[in-house]
Amino acid sequence: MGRQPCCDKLGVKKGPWTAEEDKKLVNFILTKGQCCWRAVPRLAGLRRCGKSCRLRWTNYLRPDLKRGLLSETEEQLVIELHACLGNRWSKIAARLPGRTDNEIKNHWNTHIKKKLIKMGIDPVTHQLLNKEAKPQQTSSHAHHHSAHIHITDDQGIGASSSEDNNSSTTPTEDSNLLDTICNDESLLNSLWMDDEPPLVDASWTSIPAGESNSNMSSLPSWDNCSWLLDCQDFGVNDFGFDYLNDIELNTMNTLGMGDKTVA
DNA sequence: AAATTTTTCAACCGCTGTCGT
DNA sequence: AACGACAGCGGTTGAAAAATT
Repeated sequence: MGRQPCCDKLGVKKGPWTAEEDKKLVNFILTKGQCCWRAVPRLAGLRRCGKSCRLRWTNYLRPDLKRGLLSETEEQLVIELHACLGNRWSKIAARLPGRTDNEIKNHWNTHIKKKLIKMGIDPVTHQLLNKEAKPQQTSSHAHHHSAHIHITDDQGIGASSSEDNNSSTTPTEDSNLLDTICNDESLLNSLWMDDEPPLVDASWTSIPAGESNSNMSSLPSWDNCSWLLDCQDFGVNDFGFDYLNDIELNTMNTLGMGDKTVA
């Protein structure tokens, strides 16, 4: 007997999502909320596997996603968190509201890794490469010895030892946050827990609170988004834009509908 | 301008953890 | 305890875009 495949391979579409499929998925989730992902494609009328739907939603269609490259602050936060947590992208993403694990993973592999190598730092261990001969901890727990890395807008990159991290050139709240994360033992411990709250409120919480759906505790209530359902055409002009906040507009833009808002 | 190489990132695959029976 | 079902995670792939020759 054996486990059923997550989807019957026959007739299941793969590859890039079309705008039409996106609309169907968004429509469905806005209507029904997130239920069993396995059932979503059938109920939403999609020829996709549930896994694919979940991925598309969490990585691209979710209304609270930020777009564009990570900011300098976000990059530094990722580096610090990676030094603490290793390749636990979902844990890292949980600390960066509006960013997905996939996005951070991609950014790490395409940008940050190269920067670190360029400045002579091993992106796996966060140690200076010429010190690698020394026996060391595994990457995920190397934070006590990791270099503090500062990447600036002009690609000027510098590394400093843990001892001089107070000499950060940008003494912002964010840099304080970074220090806090890597110096606070209890906070670090909490990072290893499964259900830690985000350090910064996720954008979900900025949505006017409704009664939370029982099985969607991490999501906003869609009750307040029922206005979307009346707009089968999904044109932003069809809505009463005044109450479209950034998050909703973000989703509209994602679906290629936001440009209708420009007069 | 065309061909080739490199980079980016959305999406897939396979594995693991958790929960219910 | 064993098993199946499912969600989620992290590594990898490959098509498209951008850069270079």
